[in-house]
Amino acid sequence: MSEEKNLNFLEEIVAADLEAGKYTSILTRFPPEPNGYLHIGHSKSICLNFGLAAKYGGTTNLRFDDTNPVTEDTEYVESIKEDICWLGFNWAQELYASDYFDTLYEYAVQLINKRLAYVDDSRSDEIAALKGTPTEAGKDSIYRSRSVAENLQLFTDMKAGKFKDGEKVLRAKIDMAANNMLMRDPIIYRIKHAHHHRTGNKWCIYPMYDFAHGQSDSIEQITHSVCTLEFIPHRELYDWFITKLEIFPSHQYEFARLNMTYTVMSKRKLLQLVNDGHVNGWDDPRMPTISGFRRKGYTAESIRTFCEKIGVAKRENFIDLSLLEFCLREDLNKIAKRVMAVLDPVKLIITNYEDGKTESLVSENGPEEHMGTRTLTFSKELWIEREDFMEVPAKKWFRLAPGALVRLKSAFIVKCESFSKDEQGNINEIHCTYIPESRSYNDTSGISVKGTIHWVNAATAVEAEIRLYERLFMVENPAGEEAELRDLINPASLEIIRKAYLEPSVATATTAERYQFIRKGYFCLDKESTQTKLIFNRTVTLKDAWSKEMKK
RNA sequence: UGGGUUAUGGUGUAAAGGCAGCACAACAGAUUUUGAUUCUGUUUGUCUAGGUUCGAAUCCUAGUAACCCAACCA
Repeated sequence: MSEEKNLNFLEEIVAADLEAGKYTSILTRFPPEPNGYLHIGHSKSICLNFGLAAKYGGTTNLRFDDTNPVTEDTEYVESIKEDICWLGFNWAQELYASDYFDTLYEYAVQLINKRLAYVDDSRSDEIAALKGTPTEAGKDSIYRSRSVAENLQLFTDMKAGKFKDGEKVLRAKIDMAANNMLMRDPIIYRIKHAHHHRTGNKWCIYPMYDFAHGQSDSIEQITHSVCTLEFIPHRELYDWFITKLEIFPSHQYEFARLNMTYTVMSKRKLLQLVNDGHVNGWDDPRMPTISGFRRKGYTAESIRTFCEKIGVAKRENFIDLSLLEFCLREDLNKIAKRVMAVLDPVKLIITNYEDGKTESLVSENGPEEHMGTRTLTFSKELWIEREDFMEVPAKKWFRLAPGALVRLKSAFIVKCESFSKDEQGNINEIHCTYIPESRSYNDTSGISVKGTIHWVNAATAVEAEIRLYERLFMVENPAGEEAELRDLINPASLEIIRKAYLEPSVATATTAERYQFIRKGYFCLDKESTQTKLIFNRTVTLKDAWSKEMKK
């Protein structure tokens, strides 16, 4: 087939390795640290790692990189697993770097025996000082020449808990003059008397990332270990450990992480938003976390499509949020059930409609035939959207205005005859006459109107709270600003409408369903919704050509 | 000032010496009982300067810019 072409660079590598017979099948891994919730940037990595394996007939392990007990927690483990499943991926094995602590310890002992590691008593700041700078070579620690026997004894004592945190570290003995700072005798084990979420109090020494990640890959026989660009300098060390330990040669490849407009992607900043109360938790719909997007009503399908469209390369990128929203709308347009909801209501009274009379009207649930129809109740008093009426119509306005005709969706054409205002001067009632012959799908009136607006029957309307979300940040690139994060937050990121009117069919909504409130956007039920109080989140607005027209 | 990585429209991403393509965005129009969807069209690009070649985004030389590296984080 001709789609052989257009592979991303990682697919090319995998295809070439398979072609050359280097591997008979491939194994990738997704290696999160359980110290925070997954965000949209992780989606790219998840889709990439799982997608790569799936495309070439391999499998993917989920491995938690849990080497730092002070920041990690099972709460994060659970949320990460849930998010990956929700995205639609299945891992071959659920593994933990902590599963390998015994092996890793043995590897460290091997290095000591090969005179390739030593225990250093220096303080943290002393080690940093001797490390030099990128342009200046480092200097050897005075502990660098300890004997194998002494190192072995000290490392055993470290493990046995004979020292306090920070008193000693185990370092690889490589080259203090290396251009690559990571090769200047990196620390591979440090003392932390801390409870680990899986190994409990068994250990008081923990391996550093560089001494755990590559070896974990090797133990699992990962063929292609894919990570982000900032780990490029680590690759030399990654390979060094594999070579010196003479273990299975996994290989590391790096791609550019996802950056997106109007969002922050660092776990530190996301944690800060949560801890400082700028949002209501990790799954706040304004968060770029997978759980936040899920709660807001995004579909897994749309996120997968997005990750497909953004591509994979090694150059820094800054993806426009509108691409994600495009993927979302594309999916929602296909699956969302159309209903009517009035978010900012104003009363519309049909003066020539009989008091107390009601009639049933059939409306389609969506553009696709298979979505079916439902029945709406029509009567003399309706709610319509306040913004669909203009006392003094703008140019090109084709909604309601004094004397203007408009169609009520799936119902009748009405003509505005008059309106009234309250003491504050706000319009509180619009009076119309309707044209009985203009009944939808059976219109014999011969009148055609340019505008169609949505409405809800006042007597049978259901009340609901609606949460309207806007982007969390006011600036395109919050991470690139000097200002504090909190000063960049959009004060209008959440607007709560306490009382909106929905057509009664929505009263039985579930969080699994997706709705389009006609002309207002896509919405879904929030998890905080109850039987007595319906709460809906706006997932995304519809594209709005009129608001653009207005800005001109 | 050391080392590493990357440069293609506004944003992404293809083109492996042979017509710079695709998507989003923007803009214009058609259709529309959602100012949605759908459809049609338009604008905008090979970091710079030299060189090789019939022909260069691609090869060579020299520059320039951006990002990463000096946590007992990952």
